[in-house]
Amino acid sequence: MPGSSEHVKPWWHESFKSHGYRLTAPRQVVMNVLSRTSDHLSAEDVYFKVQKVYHNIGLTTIYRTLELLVQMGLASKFDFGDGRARYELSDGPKGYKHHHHLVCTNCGRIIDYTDHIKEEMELIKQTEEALSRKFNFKITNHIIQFYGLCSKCRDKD
Amino acid sequence: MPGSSEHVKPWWHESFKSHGYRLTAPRQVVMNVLSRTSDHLSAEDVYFKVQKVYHNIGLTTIYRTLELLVQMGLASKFDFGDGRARYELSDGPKGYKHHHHLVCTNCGRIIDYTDHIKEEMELIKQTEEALSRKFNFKITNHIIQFYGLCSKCRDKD
DNA sequence: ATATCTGCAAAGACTTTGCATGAGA
DNA sequence: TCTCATGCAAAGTCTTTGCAGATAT
Repeated sequence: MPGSSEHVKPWWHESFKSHGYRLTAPRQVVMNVLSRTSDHLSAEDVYFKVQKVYHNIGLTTIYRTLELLVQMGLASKFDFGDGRARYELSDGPKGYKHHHHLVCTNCGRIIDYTDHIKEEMELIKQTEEALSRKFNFKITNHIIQFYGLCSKCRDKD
Repeated sequence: MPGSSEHVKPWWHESFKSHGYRLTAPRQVVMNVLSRTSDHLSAEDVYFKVQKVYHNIGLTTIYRTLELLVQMGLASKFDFGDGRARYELSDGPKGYKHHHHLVCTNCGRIIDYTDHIKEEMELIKQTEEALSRKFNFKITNHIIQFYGLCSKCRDKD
């Protein structure tokens, strides 16, 4: 399977270099962890997953790395109202699908959806352009989240 | 000016009663503070404003009251990425306009916009209905925020 | 070689909890 | 009256900072 080997430089190496950041072991492991999940991991979640591979990791480094990734645009940071930040890779060259979130306010379950993205993205694009013009704002990002009760919690009523 | 007197029962009294909550002085002052601003106040912001009128207020009560308001649907809680929650009244019988937010990631400035709300709301309604059906989710709320650089911060580059 | 990066410990910031007192209905 | 609400102090969480030793380039 050409192209899928672990020995090929990961696509994000160039991002680090161009930003002048070093390709350290902790950073690479964090990127691998994020690449291999579709969950919305908290810093602590990432910490535990990284620890399995890189035992001497510190939580501080996780926080610093995640901040770095967000700042470079490789990752996105979300708040789902449970008091801790959550992270996931942004849509990058690997073709991660852009999606929005459905959050259960009762149990915290998070559902990603990509179904209505097309229409949404069209409108969002228009809105971003209009807002950009009106407020002279350079929009780089957006967050769209729906809150409510998931099927399980709904049935409990 | 009939109807605008302070002696008329505020519209939200009924909400408290129907939820079985008492109409205490701190709660009324918090509601008044929120009614009189269009800012996005943190708990501490509310605390200082309330303190001008009700000197013996405690920050704890502010937190508890705000949580109550959110839970009753009178207020909405937002996170703009600066590590503290912010609150504002929801669209209620007083006709607060539903709006979305533009957040400057550099200086933290927040702009409310209502311009493109019509088209957005239409699509959002459709999306909510479709998601609701597909995931058997009872959607009660949504958050839409655009992030970027405001005019001032943009010019500094 | 040397400017970055890391891990640990400690500090910081926001929010929640426990409990005795006080106040609405 | 009697349950609910408040204020204070303390505790709890998540996140950031300081600094000496380790590491990538």
